[in-house]
Amino acid sequence: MSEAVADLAPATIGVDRRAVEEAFETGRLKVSRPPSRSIGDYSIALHYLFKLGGVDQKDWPHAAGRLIEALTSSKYKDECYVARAEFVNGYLNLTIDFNRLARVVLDDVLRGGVEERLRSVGGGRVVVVEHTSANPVHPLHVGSGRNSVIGDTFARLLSKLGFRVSRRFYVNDMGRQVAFLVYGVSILKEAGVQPGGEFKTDHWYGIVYALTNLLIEERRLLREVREAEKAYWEALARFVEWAGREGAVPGSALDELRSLLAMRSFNKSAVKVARRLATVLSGLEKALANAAELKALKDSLERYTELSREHAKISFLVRRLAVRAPEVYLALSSRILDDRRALDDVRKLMKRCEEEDPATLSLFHEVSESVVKGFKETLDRLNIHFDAFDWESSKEVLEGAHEVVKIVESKPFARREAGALLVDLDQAAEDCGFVRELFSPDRPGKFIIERSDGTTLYVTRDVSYSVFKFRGTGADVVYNVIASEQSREQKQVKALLYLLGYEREARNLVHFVYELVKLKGMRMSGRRGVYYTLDELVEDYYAVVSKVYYETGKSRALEPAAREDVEKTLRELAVANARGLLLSVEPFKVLTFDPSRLEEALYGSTVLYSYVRLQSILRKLKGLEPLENMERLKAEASSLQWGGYKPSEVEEQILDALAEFERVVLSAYRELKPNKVLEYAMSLSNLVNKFYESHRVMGEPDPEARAFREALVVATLAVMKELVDILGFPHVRRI
RNA sequence: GGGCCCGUCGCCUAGCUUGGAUAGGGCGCCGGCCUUCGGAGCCGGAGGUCCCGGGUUCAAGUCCCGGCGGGCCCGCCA
Repeated sequence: MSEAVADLAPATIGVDRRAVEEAFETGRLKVSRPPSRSIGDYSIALHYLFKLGGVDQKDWPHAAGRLIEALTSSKYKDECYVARAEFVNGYLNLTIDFNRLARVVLDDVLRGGVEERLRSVGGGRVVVVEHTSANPVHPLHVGSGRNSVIGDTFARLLSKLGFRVSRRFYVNDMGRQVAFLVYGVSILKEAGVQPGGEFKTDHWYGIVYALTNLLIEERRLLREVREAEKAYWEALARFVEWAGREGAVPGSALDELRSLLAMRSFNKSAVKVARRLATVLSGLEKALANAAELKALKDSLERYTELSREHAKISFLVRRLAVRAPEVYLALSSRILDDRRALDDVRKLMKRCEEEDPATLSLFHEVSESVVKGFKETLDRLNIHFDAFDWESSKEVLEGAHEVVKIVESKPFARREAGALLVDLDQAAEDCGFVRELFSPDRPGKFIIERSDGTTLYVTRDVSYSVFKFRGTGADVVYNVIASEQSREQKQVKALLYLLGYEREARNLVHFVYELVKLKGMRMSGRRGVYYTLDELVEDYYAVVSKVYYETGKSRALEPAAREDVEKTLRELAVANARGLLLSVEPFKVLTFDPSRLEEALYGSTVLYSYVRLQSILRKLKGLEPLENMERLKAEASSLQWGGYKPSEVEEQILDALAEFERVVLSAYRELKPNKVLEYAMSLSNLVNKFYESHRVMGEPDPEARAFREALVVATLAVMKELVDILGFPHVRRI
């Protein structure tokens, strides 16, 4: 179309051909959608052309008339399937001959043209997608679930585009978090408490991890509360003494303060006294405005109140978990008595781990592996699979990390500070544009890659792992699906790679940023054992989907034998809905949702239901199982003829949508927005539902209409199948 | 203090890269249809200062500048 305008504009509007082409290339001119279908199918805003050609506004209609005249009498009328062209205040509106367009669009899908073009994008090149990579200390929650779904969908998209995709999970089995878990586990081992029990392994470890953290924190707070309590009694005693001496406080208030102070011997009433005291003191506020004595008492009172409130909160969380796993609680709470000693033990563990002590490493590895086993079950259920789990504690990564240190040591941008090896990127940036631009407009800053005790840090190991991801797999591009909070670390890795001479790798390491998940009415924290797990999400969706299913009354004809199939299908719908929800928002936007309102986000159901409808049409029409016979269906459909059949409005919209498929997939890939595929699948599904409501295929008397619809349904199903593949939804056949 | 990201009906979201007409869709709400090619469907309705203020332009949700609000990051943590 743009070519047609470029060709015809010189003679009709008086604009140079080259200028028009340029306008299309730069986007000053473009073919777009008019606001309403009744206006036309496509439109081009000609204002810019008129301006270029110096056409006065009152002459617009004439010039446009000449353009339309030329357009409709040229070869372009046919080539662009123009049925009608009109000019309305500045816009050239085009109506498309869908009968002719249909042939092209449908054949493109049915004969595999679209598929082939998409596959040629990757052309067999290897890419790595690292995703999920959650710390193996508690089950995957919906936050990590978002990472998994985005990562897996993107990986599926890449493989549709002809890339050879290696999906990798980086297991962070070193470091503080795992050390806490290992500490808890070792206590339980001594106490003879077995892992798992009635819990899924990762859920059990999650409780152990949280309880270990919480108990240590609780002991610390208890200690601090006691100190604060002592301090405030003393402050009160001093205040009373002072007030009595100075007579600064009315007698009645002083009496009350004295009686409160007397309560000290009844140890337990400290909280009540504090509350009462606060009221009495606020009554004295005016009279004693700036007295230092009052302020001192108030401060110590405040500190006590705050600490005891915090302590109560932690105790509540401890009790919550204690009820769920009593034997774990009993064992841990009887052994974790002093927070300082416990922390010291954890530190020792961590140190031994970082020093790469074999026995400690294997203990860490063993615990992580159990948790990862739970991850795998969760992810398998969601159709998410990996080509490899790469361990941070592996020889490759650790040796590589030491190698990195050794090389960096001799570089001018590195120096020792108090024994630790520091990388000064500010300095490196001075003569490295890559690093400068990477952080711009921020300053690159500095960071440590080796502690003074000779152990490496997370970033160091990540650099080593990045090298492995490229060199070990032969990848051209590596995508790291990692939360936005790690942006800085990711830049540091890229910068260091570049500075170490891995320039290609640095340029082709893509941080695929996604934002966190927030729940209405819950602040998730793995350390405190407060989270909404991915397993629960699927379970909750299962409940929602079952409710909808059984409420429609469809179940009444259900025979016992069919029951199992139904359960399976409902599970599949639950999976699709969970994936749909987590994919529904653009990756770099915070995803907020309310777990009690899952029934409002049924993307999976909507898409799969339309998918099933298309299948059922063809199953009935052709007497075969559609998904198993796609090639045959496509071949047959591509030879169908429908003469001059004029598609209905809905049919036109479906054709439009099918023609969009390729563009959508490509932009989802280029813009790192796999959610676009879901968005598109939803709109196609809605169109399918409309079509299904008002059009017959089998019952259609007109053979041309029937032929057209068969071809349309087959092509739509073919596209839907691709979509369901990319989205990782189960290929449901019946609901 | 500095940097990054986000702000569109009650809620969620598309459109912003490349400016173009009446800002598209979903949930929920209200009112009507649906028993089919296997019942999560269809039609209609209400609901919008596109965060605010300037600027550029024939034209701004879109571009530029300045604010405001929310999230995140600036460790010998991971």
